[in-house]
Amino acid sequence: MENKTDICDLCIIHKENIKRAKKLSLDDDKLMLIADFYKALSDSTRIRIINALSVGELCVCDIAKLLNMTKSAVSHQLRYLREMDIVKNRKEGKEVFYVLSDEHVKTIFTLTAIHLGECHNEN
Amino acid sequence: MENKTDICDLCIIHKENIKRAKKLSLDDDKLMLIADFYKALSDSTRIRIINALSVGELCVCDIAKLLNMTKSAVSHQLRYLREMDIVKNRKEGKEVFYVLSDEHVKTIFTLTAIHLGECHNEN
DNA sequence: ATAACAGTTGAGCAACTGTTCAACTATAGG
DNA sequence: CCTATAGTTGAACAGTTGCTCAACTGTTAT
Repeated sequence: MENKTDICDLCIIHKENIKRAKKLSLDDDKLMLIADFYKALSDSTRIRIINALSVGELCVCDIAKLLNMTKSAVSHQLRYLREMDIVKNRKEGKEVFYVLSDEHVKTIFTLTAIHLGECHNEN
Repeated sequence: MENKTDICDLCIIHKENIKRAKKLSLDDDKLMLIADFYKALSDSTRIRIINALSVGELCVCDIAKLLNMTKSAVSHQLRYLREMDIVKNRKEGKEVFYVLSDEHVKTIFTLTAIHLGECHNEN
């Protein structure tokens, strides 16, 4: 009997290619983590926030002003980024200052910018 | 006169911080390119495809089998990745083989995996 | 010509996402 | 106490997204 959970069992498959791909693939859990990380960087508002914070600490109002957006919209995205451990915050009186959580976000962001810059011949 | 298009002009702003952020920021066009690139990698299906192709060339059916998805669903995502210049294809008879367009996708992907791996103490 | 298969495509739909809006908390100053 | 400001939050709505389904193209073999 065929495996009912399998899809596309009608076509000719290059079994060695599949075996090789399976062997060298990362497991799905790890891939999900990676996809979720990229998702956090995949929105134009969030990437602008990250870009701004890569320069240094900013409060919510500063970011809102910088992006020309409402504090509410910015706050929602900051929450998302906070829950993804991409940014962290510090309270000072009425104000809340945000920074990038660590260097590795900045590294990946910068590397991508360089790579895409080279790719599109922009600098 | 104040700029009517500005939002959030009521709050106290750290003008030096904003000036510094503006000065060192990438321009919005470039940030959009970066966000769009990340968006292409932000879906679990697409990142699994990229991961599989990072090992080597595969045809649509191989990928569908590997991900246990329909050829149609895979083909839709391959089209997206093709339009983003992340993958390219080669026709051979009835089959269409896909590979990553260039090394820089693989580099960024691998670097992210390593960084996230370190970050979560997994290996 | 016909059939079979690999792959693509567009419409449709359910699920998700980002912003707005209004209400809320919390801190500072009078 | 009251008021003003910085920021957060949840509901709601519009726009987007990913998969399914059915129909389609193009190639190979009979």
